[in-house]
Amino acid sequence: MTESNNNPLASVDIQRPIVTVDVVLVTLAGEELRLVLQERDREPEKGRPALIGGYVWPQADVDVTAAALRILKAKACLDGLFLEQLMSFSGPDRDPRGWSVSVAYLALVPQEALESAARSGAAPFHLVDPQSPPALPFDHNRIVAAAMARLRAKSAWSTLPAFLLPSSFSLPELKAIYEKVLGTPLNDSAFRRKILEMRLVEEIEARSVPTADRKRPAQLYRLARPTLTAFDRTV
Amino acid sequence: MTESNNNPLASVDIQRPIVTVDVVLVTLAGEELRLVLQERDREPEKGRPALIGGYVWPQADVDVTAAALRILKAKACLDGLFLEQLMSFSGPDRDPRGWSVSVAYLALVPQEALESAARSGAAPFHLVDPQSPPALPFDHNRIVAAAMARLRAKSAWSTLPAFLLPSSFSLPELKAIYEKVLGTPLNDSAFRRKILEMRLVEEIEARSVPTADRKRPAQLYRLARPTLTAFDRTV
DNA sequence: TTAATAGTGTCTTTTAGACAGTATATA
DNA sequence: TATATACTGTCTAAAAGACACTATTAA
Repeated sequence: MTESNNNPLASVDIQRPIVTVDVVLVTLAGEELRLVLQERDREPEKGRPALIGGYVWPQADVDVTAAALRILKAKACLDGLFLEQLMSFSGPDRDPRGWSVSVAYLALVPQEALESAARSGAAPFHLVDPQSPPALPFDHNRIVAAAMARLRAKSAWSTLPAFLLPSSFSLPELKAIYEKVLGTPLNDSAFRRKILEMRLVEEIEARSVPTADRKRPAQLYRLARPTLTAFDRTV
Repeated sequence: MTESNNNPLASVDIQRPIVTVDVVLVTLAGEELRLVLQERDREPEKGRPALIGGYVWPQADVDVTAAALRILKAKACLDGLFLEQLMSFSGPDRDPRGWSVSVAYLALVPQEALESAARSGAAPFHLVDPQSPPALPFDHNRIVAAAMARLRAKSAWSTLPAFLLPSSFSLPELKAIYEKVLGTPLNDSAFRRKILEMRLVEEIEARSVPTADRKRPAQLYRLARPTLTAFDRTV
């Protein structure tokens, strides 16, 4: 577990950092963006709501992303959602167990998938405002801030927000989620023009069901490509 | 060095991964972008040109970025350059020493600073084409590809390419480096309009020195803000 | 029919590109 | 003066925004 090396502390062997994964899980609850937390199931900070995370298991995981997927499935009963590596956070003090590296991920889950996970026995979810979350353990507030910045920025030039919606959605719904994530109103005809002309979505043979206050049913669409698609820019 | 846990392999304690840093160092040599490699100074792959990297030292480094800065200084005599964390690469096979996580960084260095580092005793640099580098050890080709994609994408909407230039530069030089990084010609008057109207640069009291084929001296500028500045988008 | 959202058409504004033309240096 | 690059001005094209107007549903 150690490497001999030209260490600044001379004869001391190199200690390996703790390596963990933390997932900033974001969903849409009703009309609002929500950050999904779970109570920690062990020390330190046992019982406190925190990002969904855990150790990387070299014996079990083929890479850190596999660890994130494994942890999401084990702790939140979630599978097949949008997952993107953000960056790593590290240091001697961010975790009381010692010098640690946490590889942070952004994950998006549609409301229905989260509700289904809750019903299938996941530990309870705490939904909080991701723009002003409560004080979280470790450096989780910093990780959330970085994740939300990435979500906001990337949403301006990619199909990212669509991964907060079910697989079929109307253009008014899509526009609403873009506005929610970007925090700014969008021009309706320009939005439709862009989304349709770039062929980011394709019509499906269905319309939304009208409700009391959503009178006219809307044409439903699905993403033309099931993966994240960039427009305007390329990253 | 181990954690007890609800490990899938039951009674086996968790091994900690090796944690390293790899820096994709890019410079401008003459008119061309160049990836800067150094020969590895120890096994494995001793003597082979590779990314500049090394172990994270929990005893010495306050975080992984500090490790990257320490390693750049120790191995390449480089200091004060643009450094941005890319993402982590991980897995059981990428390093023969065992399951490892490498936190990759993109670093940009002006040609003059690299030449000065070479003169001040850094181990020799190997400069190669970053778009089609030779076969590199470990998963370094993959890391280079990710770094170049980030450089290209981010250059379209930020002052990133300016960090490949000395602190003062002319607009023709700035335009040339954008074109080199983006791989596409830019409209001259539109480029000047954008850069000047957004006040990304400010005039300094100097002009470039004319040479045989650069007849008219150009006004010199410096970045209005010494840090990376985004335009159009925000990330 | 009314009300409320869905969707379209078109004019205006903004921004980027094309490109001619002027300015300033060397030789 | 010839020439090569630096720089400016202006027309055109493309994209985004504003907004009126039509369409379709429930009640």
